[in-house]
Amino acid sequence: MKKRILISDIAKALGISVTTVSFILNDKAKEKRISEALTKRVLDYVKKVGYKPNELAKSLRTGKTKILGLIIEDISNPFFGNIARLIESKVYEQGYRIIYCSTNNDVEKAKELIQMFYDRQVDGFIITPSDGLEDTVKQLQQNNIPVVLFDRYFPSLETDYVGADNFQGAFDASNHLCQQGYRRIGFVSLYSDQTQMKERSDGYMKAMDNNKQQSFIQKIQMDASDEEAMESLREFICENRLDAVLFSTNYLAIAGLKASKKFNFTMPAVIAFDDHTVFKLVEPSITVVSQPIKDIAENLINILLLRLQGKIKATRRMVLPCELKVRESTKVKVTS
Amino acid sequence: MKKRILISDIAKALGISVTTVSFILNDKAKEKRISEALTKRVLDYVKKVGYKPNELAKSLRTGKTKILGLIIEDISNPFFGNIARLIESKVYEQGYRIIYCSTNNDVEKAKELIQMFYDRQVDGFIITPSDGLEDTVKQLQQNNIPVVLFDRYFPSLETDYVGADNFQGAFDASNHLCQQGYRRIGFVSLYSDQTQMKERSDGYMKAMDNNKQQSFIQKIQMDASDEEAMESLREFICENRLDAVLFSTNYLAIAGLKASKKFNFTMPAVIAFDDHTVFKLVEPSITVVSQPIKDIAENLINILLLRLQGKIKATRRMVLPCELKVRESTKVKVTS
DNA sequence: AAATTGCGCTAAAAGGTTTTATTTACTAAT
DNA sequence: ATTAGTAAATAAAACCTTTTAGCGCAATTT
Repeated sequence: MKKRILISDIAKALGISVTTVSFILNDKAKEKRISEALTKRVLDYVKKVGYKPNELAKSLRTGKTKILGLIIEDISNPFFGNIARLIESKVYEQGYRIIYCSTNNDVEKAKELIQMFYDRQVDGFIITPSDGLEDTVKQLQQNNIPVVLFDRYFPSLETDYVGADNFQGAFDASNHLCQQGYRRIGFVSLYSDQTQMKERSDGYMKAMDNNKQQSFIQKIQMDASDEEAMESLREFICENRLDAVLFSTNYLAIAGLKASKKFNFTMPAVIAFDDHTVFKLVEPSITVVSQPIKDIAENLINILLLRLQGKIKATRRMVLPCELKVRESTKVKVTS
Repeated sequence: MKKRILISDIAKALGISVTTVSFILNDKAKEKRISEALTKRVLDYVKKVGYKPNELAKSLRTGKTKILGLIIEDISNPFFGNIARLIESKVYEQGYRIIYCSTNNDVEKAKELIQMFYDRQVDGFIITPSDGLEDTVKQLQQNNIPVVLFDRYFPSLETDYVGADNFQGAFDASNHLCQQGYRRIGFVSLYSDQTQMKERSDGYMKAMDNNKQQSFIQKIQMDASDEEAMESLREFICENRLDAVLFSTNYLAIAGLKASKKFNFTMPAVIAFDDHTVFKLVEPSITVVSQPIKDIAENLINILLLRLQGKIKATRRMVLPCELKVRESTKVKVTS
């Protein structure tokens, strides 16, 4: 157990002051007019002994921790897992670390987590906000903590936000179904006020209206068990004799597939929002509305970093286009 | 922006010393013989003004950060994602936080990450070690940092470890295939020296030997692209006219399924190591060797926490049983 | 000649805790 | 009346940085 080397050890060894070393290490040599010779001497010595500053002491002094809080819905959902992975490697390059937690859409847990991260003085937040988190986010803003929301936002709150064009995605998907000749097209969503759900729902409705089609909408409880969801879906699809369904999330579509397997009914044409490995492998493969995950992650980080550097003041809302990936589940044309 | 309240503010407000407040807040009132009356007065006041100690200052002083480093292969793989989620919520209850990163099996990245976390003074590590990480782990141990490995370990290094019984899992799976009447049973693995792969391979071989069957083994490069893997698998399965395959990881099995779809060959009987949503939904559904994820997560945390509290000295290696979940892919009996 | 500026560097404060070593005010015992 | 002992609290050091304010001197400007 060798002792950690300190900045004071360096100063002592070189016969100079701690201040000077600190300036040099923080790239302020020029600004503080430290001679080039000394700068080099210090840098060389630091490299030689492999000095690493104590990040805690640094953070205590500067008030910056170089840690970002990531509050997401569920790390085990590949959509969020992938975003997390991309975010993680992006910020890593910039010297930031991520500390994360899943909320599972539980407001109270989310509040607690945010408070906890705040107490730990994270420098900024990336949050998928659950219903009811508006005030908490507002407080963060009032305390001057940068926050970027993603996947959904609060219409009444001016916040940075990055998300997909849910309306267009759902609209295109629904239109595609109409063009393929389907006539009884259902939409499966959640009992939730989250914006992304509302937008997807609106996109579906608009497309139905444009095509002079009926709307069939089924909402599922957010806390419904797998069984309950499957039962609702079976009923919705079978009793309405739907010939196509647009699912507003990947896990709802998966529940649908499970239901069709369990209750042994044939699945109508299907489109899911958000891709998933399952959809490529199932027979027939499932058409999806795919969110630009990489773009979303990159923009989230960019905006957050700009905020941290104080380089932007106006709030930014970025809406990125979705892509319809047509697969087998909607290829069989039904001519009416 | 209201100012944070400090311990000194409390001391001042109550006309006592900072030391006393600190003792009381750290449950040392008894030990330090602070009067009950004062203790209560302080506690009440603290609650009233909602004082939260500055964790950074605390960490700087004590050397403990209450943060654990989680070094994982790939957060976007549901197996690891699920473990991460379970770990996260477990340690959360104990007042610890998780800071994580994915290595994608890249040793250099892993080393860098561990160094970084070490510099940030995490209190302990949970690591899925990639090949070549042995020395780094050893160094951590020498520096008295608790480390628990999982999923795999280093035979030559005494470390705490939690993992599944890979040998038994693979053995049972292979035996099951034999009992179902399959005769040309292949095993797909990775070019890797990781213990879990070796154990699974051994389990398969032992079962083949016991049943007087030939062995067919195909290894894939760890850094192979999806395309390359698919091509190798097609060749392996088709040219050897295999009637059953045991895949040593879930993503290899998925690559197999993709290959069969792409190259349009019928998949033989299949068993995958580690479950995945895909396997329940695909037609036919895939039999899997399922690891006890919850048990693994719980034991990882328990051991790490005990270590952190200095309550154990001997290293612990926990091996937990796997469960064979028989599904359709191996149910159709082939009578020879 | 006096005042200002520039240079190269540094002493000391600040950031907010925990913990060690001590003090103070008593009571009980010699 | 002194000593010893104890209960209750505290002053100050320690943890390791960054940053503010400034020093002493030489050169330049007024």
